[in-house]
Amino acid sequence: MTDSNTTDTADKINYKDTLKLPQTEFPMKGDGAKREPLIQKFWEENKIYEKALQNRKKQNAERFLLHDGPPYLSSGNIHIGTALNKILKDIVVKYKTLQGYYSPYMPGFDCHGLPIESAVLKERGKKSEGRDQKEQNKPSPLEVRKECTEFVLQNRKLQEEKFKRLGVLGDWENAYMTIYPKFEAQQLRLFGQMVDKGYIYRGLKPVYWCTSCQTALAEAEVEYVENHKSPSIYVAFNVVKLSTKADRLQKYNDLKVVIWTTTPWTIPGNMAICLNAHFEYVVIDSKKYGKLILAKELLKSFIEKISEECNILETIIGSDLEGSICKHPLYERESPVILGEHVTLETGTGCVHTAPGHGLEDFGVGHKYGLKVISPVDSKGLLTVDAGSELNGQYVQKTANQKVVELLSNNASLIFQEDYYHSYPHCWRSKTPIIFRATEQWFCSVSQFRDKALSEIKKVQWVPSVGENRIYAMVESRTDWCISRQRVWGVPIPAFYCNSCLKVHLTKNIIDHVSGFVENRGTNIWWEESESALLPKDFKCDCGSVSFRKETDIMDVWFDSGSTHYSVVDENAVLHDKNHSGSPSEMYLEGSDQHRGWFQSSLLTSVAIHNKAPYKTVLTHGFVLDESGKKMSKSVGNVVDPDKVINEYGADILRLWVSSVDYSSDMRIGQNMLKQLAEVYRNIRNTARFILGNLSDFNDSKVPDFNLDKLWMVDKYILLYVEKYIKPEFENYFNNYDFYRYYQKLQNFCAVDLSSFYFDIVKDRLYTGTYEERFAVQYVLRELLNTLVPVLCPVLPHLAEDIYSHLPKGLNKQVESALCLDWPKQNLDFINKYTDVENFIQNAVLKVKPTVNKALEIARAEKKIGKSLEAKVYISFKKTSQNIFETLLVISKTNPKELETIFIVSQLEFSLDGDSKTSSPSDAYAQIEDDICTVIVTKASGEKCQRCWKYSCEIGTHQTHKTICLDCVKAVEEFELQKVCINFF
RNA sequence: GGGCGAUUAGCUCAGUUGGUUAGAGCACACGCUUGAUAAGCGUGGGGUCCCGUGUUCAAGUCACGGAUCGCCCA
Repeated sequence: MTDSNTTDTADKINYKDTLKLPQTEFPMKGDGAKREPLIQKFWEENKIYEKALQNRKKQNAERFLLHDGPPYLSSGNIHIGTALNKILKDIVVKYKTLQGYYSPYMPGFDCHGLPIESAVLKERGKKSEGRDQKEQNKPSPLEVRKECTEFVLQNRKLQEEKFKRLGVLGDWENAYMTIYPKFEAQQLRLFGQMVDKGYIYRGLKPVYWCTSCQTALAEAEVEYVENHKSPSIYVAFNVVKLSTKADRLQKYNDLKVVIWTTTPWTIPGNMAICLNAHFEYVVIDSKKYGKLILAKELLKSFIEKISEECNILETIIGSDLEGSICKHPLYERESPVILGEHVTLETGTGCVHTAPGHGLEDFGVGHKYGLKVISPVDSKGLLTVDAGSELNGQYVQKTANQKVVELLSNNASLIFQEDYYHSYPHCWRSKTPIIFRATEQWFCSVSQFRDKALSEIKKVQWVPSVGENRIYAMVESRTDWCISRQRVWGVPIPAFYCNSCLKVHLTKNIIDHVSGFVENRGTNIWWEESESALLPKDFKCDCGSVSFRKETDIMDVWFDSGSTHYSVVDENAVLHDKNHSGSPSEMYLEGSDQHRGWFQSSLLTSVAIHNKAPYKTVLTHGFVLDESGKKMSKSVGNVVDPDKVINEYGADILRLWVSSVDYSSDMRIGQNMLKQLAEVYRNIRNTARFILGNLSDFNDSKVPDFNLDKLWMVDKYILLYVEKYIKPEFENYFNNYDFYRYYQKLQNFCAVDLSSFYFDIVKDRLYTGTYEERFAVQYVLRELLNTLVPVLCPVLPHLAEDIYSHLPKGLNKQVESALCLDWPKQNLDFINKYTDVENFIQNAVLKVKPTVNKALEIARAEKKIGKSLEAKVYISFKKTSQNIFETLLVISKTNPKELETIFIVSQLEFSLDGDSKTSSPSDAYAQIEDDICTVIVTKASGEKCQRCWKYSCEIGTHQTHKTICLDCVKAVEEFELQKVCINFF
């Protein structure tokens, strides 16, 4: 109680004013939606990406090139998977740049292809409603291409803005687009080299064919729809001649082989019946249908269908039937019995209807037996006159099936018919069922360099490693690459057909000649100019003709992106360093679907012309699912829109999510997760805020004079921990691309090691301590900041920049932006010098602190204390923990104040069991015992210091400062002196 | 239909060559603090390790079968 009449100066002091409380403008909330765009503007206006890159160039740094796989421009929006991909790339590029690599990032955009052409045509259809039908249906290729170009440029703009908003930095001004004339010219030149090596050929082959789009489809353009209904038929083929080995079946007249198919319209294309050499086949006696041959295993299900008991007359191995001849049920044509491994016993009869023009396996086995490929179907899916007059003009998906069934039924070849539900390939664009149709196509003969491609796959580092098996198996088993498309939105295949002798001209010379034009005017010239203008001067066919027709097919869009290693990486000097003039890139990073897409098309074209893989490391990530692990789809309504996430939480939260999940398998995202990530972000942010606030009066210039021995034990410990564990662990996690481990560690470091342990302990010293005591902590905080800011950059660049832009005045800003910093180096000297500190804290302090906390909590629950400073703690160690006791003894001898601050109590006493204080004092608030010690909590002795709130028996002993402890007196006097100095100067 | 992968607390992740009572952070509950305050600290509850069978003295971990989800291929 203060007497109001006293004039004691100390009474007038509001001791709170003598505290050094945190001061910072750094806001507690990130407010990403509003503030991130400002930070991004700073990066853009000050060319931070360019500067960081140029710094490394000047340092003659080694290159780390992450080559961007171009996202597809079918829309201006990006989905969460694209955002994930771009963020992962950005994390890698930023990390490598901090690490000291020259790591340029040139974004790209994939511009051609059917989905874009379809989108444009659809849009056009809407616009021209009510107008002349003819005009609507027949836009010229150049018109379509013009609209596609506009569509693509518009989408590029939109996507670019979204990518930038994610915080992705790169050379956006020089981003590549696959429609750039220079790109197209290089793509053609690459193609020319493949032509020159004889890898490109024209051939008749069954390809996926969409009768709705009237085009061949790539495998990637096909999707399988479950429960598609097909007409399933069992058809008998009369045996007209038995093979020698099957001679013993001669005794049966009226022998028939039963085939099964779900595509009756392919019967006209039947050229053989395929059996499995190893299966057992039976001859059965059917009253209705005669002597039938089919696989023994499938007999049961077959006789159930025909509802007739049949006797097995004979059993024969498949291989013995090879070479027997059947008669086609519709035509006067032979259908030989052949053998193939693809024949299974899953369903059907074990006797496979083989139409080489309508199936890949059929084509393969047919090739082996020299079967003719026939395919009497036109581009609209109508059977041609080659299928016979009765079938001519019938649509394969509908009437052709019915008509074939009718014809088979009429001549008694049809045994059974039913509806069959199975998964069936559909066009990913038109969603209609597709067919296999043999057409003239351009192919890349993968088989000629497959072995090299496979050996290159083994040299590449695949992250995660399972990626290697996936792509290896795919390349090993893939058929030749069909690279032609019957479309207009793409790069033309620059071939010419002689109008006179029909010879095809496709040579490197011609291609290089055309490329020259393309380089200046783009591929539109293919449609703009005449044949004679495009061909080299005086070009003549061998037959003497000078009249040619241009190829109308364009290239598969996978060829566009597949050529970027040549048309982008090899071409742009900004992507090179002193040792690398282009491909291979250090890294490709895409979703796992690209094993069959870009990774493969890039590999194939690169191996074809360079004989090596275009990448050294390939990192793949899984797909993003909703919170419950289900696929996102618009119809289900579980789509997470990256725009919305950014507007609600900011890009850094989305980036933090990317870092938090294990991308090697599928990842989940949802509101609940984002909310929690925002909490984690807040904790990291406040950790930084605490540091910044407590460095408000710190000056880097004082650091060189600072003696490290002035650090307290906890100070040394936390620095040692950072040097010994945090720095190398963070580095390891990034080097191994284990971002979620980094995330876990970062979170733990901020929440546990710093916030709850170190900061909690040093708070009082920072606020109330003397200049020297405070400086020791500030020195540590400064070091923590030096570590924290750069390690935040890859994942949380906005936060890192925000922190960096709020550095207190006394802290040196060595570079313009956080993103120009170097990755923190490990201080080995410090580790060596203070290595024993770890033992003091980890093996002693941290072993008893939880027990002390528990004891304090008991006292608190019983309302005996509030703040832990109201308590005094006794620790009595058991004999078995003598080492801990002795360790604490050393700490307290080195610095008598340290232990009580570590436990954040006013007084601390400890002893070895039996020495003293082993029994609980009568005034104990709480007592707790574990394997190591007994902890007793009592009321702290003395009175509460009005300044530092610690309890002390010294209160009132000082002449002037009667309400504070002597430590505080020292600090206050120092404070007063400092004030005088400031006023004086 | 075939192949590959995943499955540990409400969420994200740890869990060593099989070895005590399965861990961390966040979230949640309760309490403290009001000198990091739209912050901070403490304590606590929470698990059929997807299910089943087997091997073993001993299984989250190994083997086999199955379920769910995802991807690739047909």
